[in-house]
Amino acid sequence: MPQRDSTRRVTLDDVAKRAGVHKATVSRALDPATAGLISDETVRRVREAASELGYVPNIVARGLRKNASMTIGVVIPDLTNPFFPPIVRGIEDHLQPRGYTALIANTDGDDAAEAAQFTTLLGRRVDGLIVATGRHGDQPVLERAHEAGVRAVMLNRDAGSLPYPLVTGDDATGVTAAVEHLHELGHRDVVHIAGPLDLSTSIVRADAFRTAVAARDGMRGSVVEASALTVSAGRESMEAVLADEAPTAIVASNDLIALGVLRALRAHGLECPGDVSVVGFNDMPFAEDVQPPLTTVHVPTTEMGAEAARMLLAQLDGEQQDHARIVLPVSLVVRDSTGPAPR
Amino acid sequence: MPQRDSTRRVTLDDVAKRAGVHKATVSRALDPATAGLISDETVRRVREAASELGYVPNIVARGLRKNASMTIGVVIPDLTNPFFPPIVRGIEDHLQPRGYTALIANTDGDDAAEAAQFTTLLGRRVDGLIVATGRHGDQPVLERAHEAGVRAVMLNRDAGSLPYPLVTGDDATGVTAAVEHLHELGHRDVVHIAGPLDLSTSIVRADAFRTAVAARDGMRGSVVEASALTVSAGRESMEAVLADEAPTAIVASNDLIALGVLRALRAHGLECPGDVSVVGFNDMPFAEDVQPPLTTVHVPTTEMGAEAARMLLAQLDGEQQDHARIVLPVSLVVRDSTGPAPR
DNA sequence: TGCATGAATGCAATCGATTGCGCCCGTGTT
DNA sequence: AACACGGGCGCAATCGATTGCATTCATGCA
Repeated sequence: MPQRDSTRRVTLDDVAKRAGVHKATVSRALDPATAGLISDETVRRVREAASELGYVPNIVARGLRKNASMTIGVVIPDLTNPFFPPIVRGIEDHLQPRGYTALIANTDGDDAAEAAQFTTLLGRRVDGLIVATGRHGDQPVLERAHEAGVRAVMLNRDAGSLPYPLVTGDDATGVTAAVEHLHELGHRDVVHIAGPLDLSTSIVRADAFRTAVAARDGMRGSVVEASALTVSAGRESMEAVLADEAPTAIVASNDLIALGVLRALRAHGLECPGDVSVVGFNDMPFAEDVQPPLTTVHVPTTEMGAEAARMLLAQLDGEQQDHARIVLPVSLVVRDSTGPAPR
Repeated sequence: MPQRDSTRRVTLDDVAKRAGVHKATVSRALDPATAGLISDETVRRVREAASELGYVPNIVARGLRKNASMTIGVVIPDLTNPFFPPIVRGIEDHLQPRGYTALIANTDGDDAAEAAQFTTLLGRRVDGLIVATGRHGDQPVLERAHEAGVRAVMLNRDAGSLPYPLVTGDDATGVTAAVEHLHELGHRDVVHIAGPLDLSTSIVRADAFRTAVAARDGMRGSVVEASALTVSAGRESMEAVLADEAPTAIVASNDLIALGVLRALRAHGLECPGDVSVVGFNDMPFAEDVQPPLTTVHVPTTEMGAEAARMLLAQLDGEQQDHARIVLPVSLVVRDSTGPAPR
């Protein structure tokens, strides 16, 4: 018969009774760091009792006492954006073997939602935060975090004046490689469809685009700002571009925008890459399966997540890393969405 | 100057001191359910003190006392499988406003990993589990959960003899619609590339495929088992099929396998849908952007997640729902990967 | 005036672990 | 034989909340 109270689980005291010792002894016997204080014989008995009862320590209670919840908040805009799952897995796979658990919070780019999620995370006493929402400028939540003394690592966005370290891909180099690739293919009129320019990565990529174009012979480039990093926003921006310009190539701020561009081209009866070449950014999963297989800048998302987790835990261990900046290398992967410029 | 101990946060006692009352009074004043016990004036003072101090209740401590962690474990094979992020968001979006938080656990289809993740979740005293790993047959972890008295809801897999309720899409109807669609297009030789046949959904879909084919005039169908629900496994299976059969259409057990099929076709210089039509399953994000846009069975993944979360919370509220079965409707969405059978 | 009543609040136990401190006892030293 | 020492454990406080029960005090009623 199952226990009356279905949520009743085995506790230290249960193990202690069975082993005939005090629960303090059980606690010490089961912790490798303190097991040395206890006689071998007792340790053996305790271990045996614990495994017979199927004892699993209550991390929550331990956290209360130790003032460490062993949880990390991961703040992202939207898990269904294909950019994020690999990052989250990179984070989780690093945390799991170290006893930490990730709490995922989706903000949908909404200030109110972000604030609510942050309050939830505070209530759960997260030991640290990995923040991957790309907002630039005002960062009320980040400031709240800083005031509350919460450790954090930024992922793919800078922290403004806050001293939080940052893990990011080498956006500028990636954009430059894309422009260079298009230049070699003979493209001279290129448009960059940027993400919203209040995102730090959008700004970096747009700036890099302008610089790269200016540095190349006879190249002309303009920048259009999309309203969001989504397929539909990309499509709308591309429709606008087609209405008054005739670029032979597009550099999109991310792959979703690139997909929107491709849809707009199809709708206008234009060929890719025959009429217009398109370069994406991020190399999201299945970028090679789209129509046509997307030339894009590969970003090591899983590694970024793992690195952010690594840095955060190092910070929790007391490592000083104010304003640290980890830039991971990116690489252009050429597939079928880019081709020679039409004459 | 920030507090010395950076992790020190505002507690009930802090609020109590500032409001000049006992912490018990603060606790009651802040809980709408018990605020009626306290005088209006005191409630006002307490609320004011709490907000001045930026008090956020410690959910962990509360959970310890109330024996409810307010967390739900979500067990999936792999978050980077595009099928799962929408499910997880459906779950999280339902949980968040109700004060619950999801703990995501990836098992990678690995028994040892699954067991380890389960122990972690037990240690964190999850109030319930949503299990979406499709394993069939032995389910040691599920049985452990059942023994430990953990409530659970299955998602897209059955629970075998365990009484856990199940939320799933209407797989049989979806497969039947796919076969019907191909039949109408004139296809007579069809192969079903099934997922591993120890997954309950794979079995259901394969059975439905056989039944649907048998029911249609002159149709011949065979079933091939892929080693995993992945692009590469799908590709390998399709290579094998091409080596000794000549079907005009493929029904894939999910979209990833369908992508693998498409890659194999391309590698063999075959056109889709000119030479071979392909139907996927799940309508994963961006299925419409692949090459060619994929005809597939749309499954309401977000709703499935939300429904599973709803059922789990209802169960935690004491609702009896042994062996309940919620089947959500699916629909065939026809895009460009299917066309008339070649003659 | 005396006492029952009930509203408002305080006290202290409790949830499950960790940990500083002190007790007990066996051993070694002188 | 007396005592210091230290290994092995137990006691009890603690983390931050919740909650049954006790207490206080004002009010109403006889």
